[in-house]
Amino acid sequence: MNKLNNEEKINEILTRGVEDVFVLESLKKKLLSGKPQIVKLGVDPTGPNIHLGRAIPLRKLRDFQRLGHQVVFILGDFTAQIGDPSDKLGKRPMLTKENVLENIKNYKKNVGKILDLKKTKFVYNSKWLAKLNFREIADIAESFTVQQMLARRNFKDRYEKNEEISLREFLYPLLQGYDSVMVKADIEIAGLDQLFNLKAGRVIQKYYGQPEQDVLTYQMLEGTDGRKMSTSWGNVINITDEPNDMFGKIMSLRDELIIKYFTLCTDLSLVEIKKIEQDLVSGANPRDIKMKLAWEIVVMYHNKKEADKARDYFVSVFQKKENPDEAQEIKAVVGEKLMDVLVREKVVSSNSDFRRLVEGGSIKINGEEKITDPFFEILKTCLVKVGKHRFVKIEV
RNA sequence: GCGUAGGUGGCGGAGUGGUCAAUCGCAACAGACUGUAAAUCUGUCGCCCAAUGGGCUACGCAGGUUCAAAUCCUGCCCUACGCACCA
Repeated sequence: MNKLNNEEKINEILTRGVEDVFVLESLKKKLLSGKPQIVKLGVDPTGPNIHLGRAIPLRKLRDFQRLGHQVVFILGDFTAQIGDPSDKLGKRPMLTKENVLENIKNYKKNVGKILDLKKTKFVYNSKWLAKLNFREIADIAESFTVQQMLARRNFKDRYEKNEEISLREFLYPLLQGYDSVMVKADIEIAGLDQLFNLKAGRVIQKYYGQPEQDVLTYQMLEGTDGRKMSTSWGNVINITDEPNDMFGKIMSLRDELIIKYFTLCTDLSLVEIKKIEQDLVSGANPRDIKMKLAWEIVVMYHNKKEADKARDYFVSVFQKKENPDEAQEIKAVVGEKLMDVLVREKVVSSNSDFRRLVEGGSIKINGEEKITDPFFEILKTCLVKVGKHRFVKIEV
């Protein structure tokens, strides 16, 4: 069986979670041709973690991979240092080489949770970018005009507001485009915010006499607070999060995001997702559906056993408000003040913080008794609950 | 280089001699409500103190004036914008 031109799969690749394809007809033709294509994804390791938002292109890449296409994963060790202006309203700082290498360390391993590493070609873009001499850079720069650059939304806005735009930022899309030339990309995928850079790839490929890549942009994913998932917002769900944590974060998503998450972050078929959508419309409890979502995702990045455990934990601790079986364990001495112990172990940030929590009735011993005395002394082993999520077992 | 504006708590942004640990918004944390949430409402949100109060450290950095400084003066550092340079 020739997987390459499986039309059904191809259609799903081209639509599921996809924001836009440029040029759709051309890409479709390429895929239906049955010839393996070079699919490029470039990632600048500006942080060490992969969160569910960043996992989307990896999952898309995996789909291409399963169809038999060649995935080229560009580790932007060089471009990360230059700094992509795409998702920033202001200027980005340049990272040092050390920052970047540090970030890359565990990156590949985590990519392996999604992609088949054996079939993935990894390349560092410093391999060619670091070698460019000025003559060559000037040559690349010739392919673009200032007008084209200024047409870009976030440059245009900043320009009109008289805000600073450095020339370095103009260079970034050129470098990303040059990457496409170097790997001879047929297809490049990235988030919608990258549209300009993706198209720059086409311009530069053409300039170098190559066929232009088609570009596929995927939808941006909202994080736990409803804003775009981004490490700097602190609203991320990382694929390396512990099962309980991952499960809990997914449960705390607002209901409106359920279907989007199923579509972008799970492997459920579109038919199944459609059915879930109908269930929701006809009044199924979104909580239960969200539990399924959380379970599916935890299975994906951990395993079934862990996912079951995380679900049981959630049901017992948050739904039934029971005490968890497991909790961080802390040793203490009989007669020691709870405040001192919790501050020492950094469960609370300061004595003042602890007092405030006590005043707010947020600290409970063994599930029931609220503490009202800030100088509560520990007399025997007990389970302390701080707020809703933090549990600490204190042993004497 | 010249000029102008400015540097305040995690962020944005008030405050221009005492009533300022600093209005307000966001974020965060907690409580209520709920279907776990979200939304909403309430409270907290520098640190320390057995405390309806007291102390300490903070408003770019270093000095100074004053009984008293985030607020005034001097020097320094930094940022943005404008001008100059580019014919």
